[in-house]
Amino acid sequence: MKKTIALTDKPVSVSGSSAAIAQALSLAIHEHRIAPGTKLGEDELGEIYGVSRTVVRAALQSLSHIQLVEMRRNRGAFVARPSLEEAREVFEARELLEPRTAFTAATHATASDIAVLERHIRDEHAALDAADPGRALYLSGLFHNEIARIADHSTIAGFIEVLVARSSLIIALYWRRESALCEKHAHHALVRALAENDGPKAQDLMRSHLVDLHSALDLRERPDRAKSLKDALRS
Amino acid sequence: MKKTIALTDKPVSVSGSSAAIAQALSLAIHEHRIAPGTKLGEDELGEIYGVSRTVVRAALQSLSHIQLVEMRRNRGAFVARPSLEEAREVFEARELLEPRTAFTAATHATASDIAVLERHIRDEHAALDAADPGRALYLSGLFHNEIARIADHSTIAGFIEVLVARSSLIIALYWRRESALCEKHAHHALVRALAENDGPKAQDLMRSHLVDLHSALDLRERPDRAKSLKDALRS
DNA sequence: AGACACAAAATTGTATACAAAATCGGATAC
DNA sequence: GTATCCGATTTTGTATACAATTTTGTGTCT
Repeated sequence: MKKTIALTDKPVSVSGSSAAIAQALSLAIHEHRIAPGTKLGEDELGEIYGVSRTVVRAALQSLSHIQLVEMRRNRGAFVARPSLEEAREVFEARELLEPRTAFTAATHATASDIAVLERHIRDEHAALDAADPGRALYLSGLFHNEIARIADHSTIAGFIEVLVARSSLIIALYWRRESALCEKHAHHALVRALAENDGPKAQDLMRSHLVDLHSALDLRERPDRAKSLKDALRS
Repeated sequence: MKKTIALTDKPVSVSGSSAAIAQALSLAIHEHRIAPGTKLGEDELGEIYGVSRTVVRAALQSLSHIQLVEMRRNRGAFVARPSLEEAREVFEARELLEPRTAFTAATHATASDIAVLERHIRDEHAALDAADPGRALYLSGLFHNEIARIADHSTIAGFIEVLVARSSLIIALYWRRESALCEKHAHHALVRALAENDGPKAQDLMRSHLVDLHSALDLRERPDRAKSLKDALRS
């Protein structure tokens, strides 16, 4: 039963550092190569990356702190499965933090900042063209982090990074297939507002972008998974 | 050179869990029994708490994630020393998050919530009377965390907890002695607004309370510590 | 005396070993 | 056939051992 996790494409450039392993795992989760709920065994990961459990544990603890993985005592680490309530909270928090941050970013943005953002958008489109939606989603998250970085407020940027990370899990769980809406326009318009140093416009675009994202999720109350499973398999 | 840290009064009720050690250390930092910049040696802490370095390391990593301690590779763990810039960021973030949270808390607050808050205020006064300003500061922080908890938004509550924790370090470093202002009134008025479910008033009181706190700090640019040390000892 | 080089000590980083707990499997009882 | 119990296996929690790095102290040279 040596089931391996799909982590082979990024075999960790410099080994040793637990940060590198956390980064690799984080990327795999962001790109939806590892599904929410997946067990992350310490021995398994240690063998994959060629390090001892000590290092793996440090990486998992670091990921559990940003709530990308959940560690249950004596049970192990699992990719987190945010609840509906948590999903709502995450988007509420984003709608509180990010518009303001976009405003600040607009007043700070330099030409090179704009170039970086445009590069992100290009990469994102390339990933979509390459039929790699997971990577596109990851890059889309990076776009938001980059704006926070431009706003030059590392504390809030850190919060946004956590929220974006959890959003990736939420999208994996609650994305509504019907909504085929692509956010190309939103990101592009945002970059334009930033390039023009138009704070209010950037703030407004960010707000509506987040509302769009939020409403593309299916966050309706639904029967508890455990209950429905038990009920479904009883008859 | 077996210098022990002042941690003896809370000798860790349940040993074993690294969370208990992180909690004890966090409390000691909050209460200003350990100063910013203090080295936290792994062996030293392990001996104090009677556990191996493995457990101590986990606790330190957990504290480093919330930026209460800074871990430098191959150098060890130190109680964090937030810079002036970080201090400004923390209070900016608080002024963004907490008024809104107070508003929400006011709409959610029940009688038992109010009772808990009033108990916090009483404890805080008791600590002040007992000439234990460190503990009073800690309880004052708990007051803010409690309001976030009442608002029933665990994600934002988590952020506020981090910000309150860092605020404790900031106050240790930048508190202006001249400002003897005590926040008794602010907290009491806030509780009253919450008890009356007056959201706008709670929001406003929280905002001005944070502004007061912020302005009681000395965040003026001052000569860099390292430079001043080098210069001061040169002549 | 001051600067430099190098060895000794102390401290952190990582791997391994062992203990404790949970999971899995099969056997038994009903 | 279903449920329960109990041992074997696997997995996590913690301690210890060793390697790598930094820090400290000493001696030498200028």
